[in-house]
Amino acid sequence: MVVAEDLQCLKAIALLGGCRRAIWLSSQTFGRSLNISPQTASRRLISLERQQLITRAIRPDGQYVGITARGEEELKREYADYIRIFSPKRERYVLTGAVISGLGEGRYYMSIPHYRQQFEKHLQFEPFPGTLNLRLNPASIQVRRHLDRLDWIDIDGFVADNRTFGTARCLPCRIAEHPCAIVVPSRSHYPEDVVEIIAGCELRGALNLKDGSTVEVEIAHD
Amino acid sequence: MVVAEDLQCLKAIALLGGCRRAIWLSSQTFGRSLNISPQTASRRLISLERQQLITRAIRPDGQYVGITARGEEELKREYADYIRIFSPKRERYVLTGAVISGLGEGRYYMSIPHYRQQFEKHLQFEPFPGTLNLRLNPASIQVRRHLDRLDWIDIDGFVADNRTFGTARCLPCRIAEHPCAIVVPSRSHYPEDVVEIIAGCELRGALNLKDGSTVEVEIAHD
DNA sequence: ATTACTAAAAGACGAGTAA
DNA sequence: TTTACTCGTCTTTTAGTAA
Repeated sequence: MVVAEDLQCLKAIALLGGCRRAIWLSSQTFGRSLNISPQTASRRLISLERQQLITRAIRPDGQYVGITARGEEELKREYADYIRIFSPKRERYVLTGAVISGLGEGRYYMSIPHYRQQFEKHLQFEPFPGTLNLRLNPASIQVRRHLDRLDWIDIDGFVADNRTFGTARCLPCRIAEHPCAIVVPSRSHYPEDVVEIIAGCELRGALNLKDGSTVEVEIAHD
Repeated sequence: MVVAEDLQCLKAIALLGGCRRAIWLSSQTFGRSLNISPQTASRRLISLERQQLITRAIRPDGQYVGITARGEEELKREYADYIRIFSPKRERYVLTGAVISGLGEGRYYMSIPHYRQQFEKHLQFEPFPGTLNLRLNPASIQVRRHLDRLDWIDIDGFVADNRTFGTARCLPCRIAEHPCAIVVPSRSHYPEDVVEIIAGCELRGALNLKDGSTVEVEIAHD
């Protein structure tokens, strides 16, 4: 991991064209452009060279600096981060399924404070102690598989009373303007056509759902 | 100017979705993800808040952090830098003109060590002490005007023997695979249909040029 | 568990200097 | 002019602690 200051210097060199060719600079001119002393600039350049992020050719009147493949990789990693921040793919997925009676498993887990607390932290709502289970349409099963590529929120497991409570993951979504989340325990193997959903209220009541009612779940992920 | 470490933290928050909504984090979890102690993480968050780059809501079990408009601006500035590095526009310009006899002015300047040294530093060749002057085709005069928008390399002036030697600027280019540079003294007002070019060799001889010969100058700028 | 303080330890900075 | 060292100073970090 490259420290922030070194990365800043590397970027400055890249902006001067260092990725394409060796550029001339002196510690003084370089330092001035970064608001640091020539000594610090020199030290930073030495540090970048030691990390093999740049190559240098020292001359009596300055130095020629070029960015190595490793250096460019590092910059690209950084660039990729900014792309993730500002150019989210904003893919929108919709799952369609029918309400089914759950196994009561979800309700049980939602009653455990450790889990509830974590959901509360990461989601925008205080989870209602119960879940809505859906059996997906065949077409939605495909969509469901895609969702695994997105980055889910991790829920930590824990140990209490000599029992292990496993980890889980959840993905924020919406059902008819109600903020919800799909929840998947990491261990138990769910049938792939079933999803379990938590929300801030009792969805069955709020949306007047019965077993067999059709529901659309919208995932607007970036 | 935001310091590098603060920017790194701001970016980390943005990656967690901080630009879109308030996200939950604790100094410990945040610190671990950045390889810094919880104390430092806390201090950084305080620092970011003081700079109005984030807003915070402290809770007993952590804090909710959101990125302000100013914070997002700062990140976008950084993003723009990386775009400049990796997505250069790579515009290609071509000037066409006829060889003319220069005023000898160029040759004189190229004989002055202070100027020669600077050209040598910034360009990929050791400048030949002479220049090639071209009178541009009418169509190329338009192109020439566009070139002013690109970023030229600045050549410093200096004072010697009670005389002031002015500043100049140059733009790397190519004539038939010969690396060259267009040179423009900052003071003297050139006619806009004339360009003066330096290279690593005597272009007239190398390309067998006479007065009136047509020459193409290629500028591949990013 | 938190946040955020204080104080000791570590590390970075820049002046001075040599080559 | 450079680069890059040493060294004193100052800043930053982290451990410890309180709330």
